[in-house]
Amino acid sequence: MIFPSKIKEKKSECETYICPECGNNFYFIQDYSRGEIICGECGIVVLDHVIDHGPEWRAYDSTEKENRTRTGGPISFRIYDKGLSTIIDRYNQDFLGRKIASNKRAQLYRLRYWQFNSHLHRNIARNLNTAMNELDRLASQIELSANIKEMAAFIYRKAAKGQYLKGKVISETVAASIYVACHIYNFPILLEELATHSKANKKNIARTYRYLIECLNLKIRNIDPLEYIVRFSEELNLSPTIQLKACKIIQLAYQKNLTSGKDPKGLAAAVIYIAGLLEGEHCSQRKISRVSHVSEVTIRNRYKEIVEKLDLKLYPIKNKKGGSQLMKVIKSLH
DNA sequence: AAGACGAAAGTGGTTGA
DNA sequence: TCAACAACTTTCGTCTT
Repeated sequence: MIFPSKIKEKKSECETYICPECGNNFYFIQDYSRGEIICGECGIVVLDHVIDHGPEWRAYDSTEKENRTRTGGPISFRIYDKGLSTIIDRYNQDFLGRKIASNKRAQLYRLRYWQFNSHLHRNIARNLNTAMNELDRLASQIELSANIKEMAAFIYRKAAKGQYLKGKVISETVAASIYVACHIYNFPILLEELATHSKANKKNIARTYRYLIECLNLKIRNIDPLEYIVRFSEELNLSPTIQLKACKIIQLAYQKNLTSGKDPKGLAAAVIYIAGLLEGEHCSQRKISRVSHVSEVTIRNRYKEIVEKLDLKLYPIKNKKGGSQLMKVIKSLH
């Protein structure tokens, strides 16, 4: 890290600087995707963690630039009014920072009171405000990305606008919106995980999820088992070799059409188990069951189906004590 | 005790008449 | 609306080391 003070020696108005590393005048290159300013001569990173003060939109001609020019922060579906409304603050100061006269303060107080009432006390705004707070809380606890949060907020708003949420519990609908958004972005979320952090239970979240899909006429695909394989393998501290093998097995299962109608979590759990046997890094059904929230019986059923349909040969493993309890799957997978 | 396996009973969703 | 069905879960017992 090179301190900004070192490049303060601005030589002219044509935005050239003295590079602290090579000593030459340089034309700086701004890389806002990485938040870095780079010396055009020697390529060294002169500044990092640079804040992009520009707009988040792009304009390709002067008309677009004019139309899109605005002030304030970007709009967001996660804020109940999308961040567009103005508020009267509590500081009793004018725009120059001078104190408001006491005779005007009472009037300002009444204005503030009515503005608050007119904004938040409308049913829809109050509902959205509560819902967006709940969404933010839930998404932060599960550590979801900003675009999943934004999509969940968008889905909630769409349902609210269509009058589909009358009589619905906010916490259930918010959790269901997040579940829908995760499906759209193919993020391997578990219903149990949502239910743990939400006030709503698993059954109600699942029911509301189906309700939202029906009301909004959404075409939702199942989450790819590959995503679950990565997630479960990481939680079980399995080697990348197991992950790779599990991915190969699931691809073969796809080709044989063994995956349709099956829970992707169950499929992922089963192929991880098979991959463990293949690679000699055995992971018990119980451990996989705990991580995947799929019962051991389901893992066994999927595992047997896959082994049978992919024509994988089963041979008993002789352990140290001469036992033959575990079965090894033998087949070259390509 | 741990791990694997299987049977039986029950649950909740989907589909078609 | 309801029965049939597939997928899945829970529970329990058995086997093996």
